[in-house]
Amino acid sequence: MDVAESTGNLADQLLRLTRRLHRAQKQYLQPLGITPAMSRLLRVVSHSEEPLRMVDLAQRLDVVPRAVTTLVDGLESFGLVRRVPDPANRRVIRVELTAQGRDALQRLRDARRAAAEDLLAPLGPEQREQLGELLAALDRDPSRSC
Amino acid sequence: MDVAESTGNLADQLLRLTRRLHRAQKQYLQPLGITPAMSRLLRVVSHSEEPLRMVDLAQRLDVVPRAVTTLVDGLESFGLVRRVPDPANRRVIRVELTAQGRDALQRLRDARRAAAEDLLAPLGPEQREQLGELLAALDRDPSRSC
DNA sequence: GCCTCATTGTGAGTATAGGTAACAATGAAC
DNA sequence: GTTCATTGTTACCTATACTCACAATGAGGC
Repeated sequence: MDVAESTGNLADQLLRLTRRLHRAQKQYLQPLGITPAMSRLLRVVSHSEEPLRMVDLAQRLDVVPRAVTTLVDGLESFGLVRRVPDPANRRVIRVELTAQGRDALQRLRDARRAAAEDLLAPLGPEQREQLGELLAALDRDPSRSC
Repeated sequence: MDVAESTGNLADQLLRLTRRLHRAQKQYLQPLGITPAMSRLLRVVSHSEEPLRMVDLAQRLDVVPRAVTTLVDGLESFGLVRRVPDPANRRVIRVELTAQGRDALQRLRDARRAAAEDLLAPLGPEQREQLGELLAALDRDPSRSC
């Protein structure tokens, strides 16, 4: 098979997988009442030592700051996160998890793992390890934790 | 490493990849004036022998028929596809590519391949083959061509 | 001090993607 | 020939993320 053609095929497979993962994610998040974008934000918040600023969240989620405002509005209305002012800089708002938010995050992780287990069922342990290595090689910049 | 934990890590990696591919897809489609959803529809149309019905498109794209109406509206306004009535069943509308649509599809394939080449740069030929096999194993149902 | 400029978050509006509910036109089955 | 299923669409809603504009605040030069 021609190199260009095989690259095209790989692109097709990746796009199909992307689509499938997107649908699966929506499925397993639905019962939790959390949207995929909120789920990403919660994970970024939980991965950080200190409460992040809105602008940091935007950078790590790779979206414009305005998008973060909407997401935090939603999560705050659900009681999962809290906006706290920064004493050192009155422009800044920091976002931290509430106790409810930590609970939700745990349920979210469990649901994600169950969904992944289902998706990965066709692969044996050594194939999963292979896949993990390939994905790590593809991901040159692991700083974005979304 | 614990089995559940490694599954969770794989899930994380897959979600990051999903996100990244989604952004990359939007990037390379932008100059073509085609949205990702339109691109999927064009590919499904092009993969079929005969012109498909709206309801077939919905099934292959895994969306509700109503979503197909909007997409075909857009593509038709761009002159890339054409709605044709079905003589055998007057409820049915079939969607076929125009000559412009075939051109667009070719540019789209080229752009996708270039983007894939960029994304896959960190992988050598044998790693790409491995990845292709793993993705094929994951994709139990290749009937959905979106 | 004060003037300018950069940073930070958000209101207002838009586009894309998709979903539900209701419906008219048509075909199929009894 | 009446009832029921299929097909596409009108009308509306949600989620995601964008641009633009703007007010509040901080930082630097003078």
